[in-house]
Amino acid sequence: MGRWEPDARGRLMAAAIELFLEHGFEQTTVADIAARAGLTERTFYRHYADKREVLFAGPIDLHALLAETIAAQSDSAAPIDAVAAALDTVGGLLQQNREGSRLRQRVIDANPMLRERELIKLASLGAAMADALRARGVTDPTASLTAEAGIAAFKVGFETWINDATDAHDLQHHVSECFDQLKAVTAGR
Amino acid sequence: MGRWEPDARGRLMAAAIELFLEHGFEQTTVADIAARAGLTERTFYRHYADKREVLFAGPIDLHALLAETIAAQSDSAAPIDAVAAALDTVGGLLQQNREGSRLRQRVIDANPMLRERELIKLASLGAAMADALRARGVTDPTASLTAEAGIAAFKVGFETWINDATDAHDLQHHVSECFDQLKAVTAGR
DNA sequence: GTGCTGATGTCACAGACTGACATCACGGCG
DNA sequence: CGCCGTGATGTCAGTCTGTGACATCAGCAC
Repeated sequence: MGRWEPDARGRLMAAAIELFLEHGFEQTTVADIAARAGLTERTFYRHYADKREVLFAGPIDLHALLAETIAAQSDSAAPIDAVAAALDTVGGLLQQNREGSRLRQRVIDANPMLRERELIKLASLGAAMADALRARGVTDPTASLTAEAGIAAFKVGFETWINDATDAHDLQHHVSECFDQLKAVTAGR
Repeated sequence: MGRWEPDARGRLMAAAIELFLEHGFEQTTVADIAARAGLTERTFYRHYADKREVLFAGPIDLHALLAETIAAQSDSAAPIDAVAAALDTVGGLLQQNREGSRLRQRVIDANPMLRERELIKLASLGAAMADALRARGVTDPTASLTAEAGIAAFKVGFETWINDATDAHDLQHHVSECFDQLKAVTAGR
């Protein structure tokens, strides 16, 4: 078949997560990751822009998914509900791999540099949702605020889901509860 | 007086902003900054943990200010109003230096690495507010959501303020309007 | 004046990233 | 069948960030 072992990209990601969990993010060098994947450091950087990105480059284009889901909502849907629907769709994807999400999050939470990257990824998803809302005719600052509020609900719901030892509810349930709480809170309660 | 020129820290910050505006963040090396401040690279790192931090280490402890302002609110104040009051206080400080804020923001917006740092600083302020709310007896996830919602309103309001060419309103006004919009939006409008 | 302190300088170094060039299996094409 | 282009990878040299260890030196206390 191929001249090289297949799926170099996937091997790099798997090697990275293993090593980050074993020794921590800082203590792991890119050369270490590449070696475990049977590649060189230079090749790592051909697949991932930097050392952190290996934890954030998923196979799915979440930006497009969010934009499409918002665009697909009925014209009469309120902006906040369109955002909730889009995040529910994304939540359905993550929901399928709770343990994987927990391992990944353990690595991220242990390192401020990784937290930074996580936050800018979330902000980028929020910006994509705000764009999609503007395409529906929602004006600023409403579009930005709605998207940011949605991201806030998702962040808190995701955290609750990850830390829920009982596994009683799925991610969408937790996020949905956060939307409800957010509505209560901004109503002054 | 002193053996060295005074205020090495301030000189480093001033030199950094100048150079970032002149040549961009990436094109400026830490050695460049230190040289313009009449110091060495090693001394730069004694004052700032990394190259980005020189843009974010202000003289005021905003975490403490937010926490104290929230703690000072009447017991009967709703969480969202306590958060709004705290952010209004912080807004009053930034308000005093609109042009400085604009220059700084121009540098930050031009570089993703700086945007990452800005986001984690904001998230950290949000966490401080959430802590202050919990100290008032607000439970999670309400505390986290309220703080995050406040940060969202502040972010959007700050951006509007920076980009408002008319200078017609102050920062607090823009943030306050965003809080109102946020309340409308989460009510489904 | 002696010695301590704190800010700075000097030096060496690991590790993140980048540009330029070399290698080499595979697939197409004559 | 053999040549050749292509794309993924390897090799190498280099810049820059960030850190540890040690040296320097003005001022201050005693």
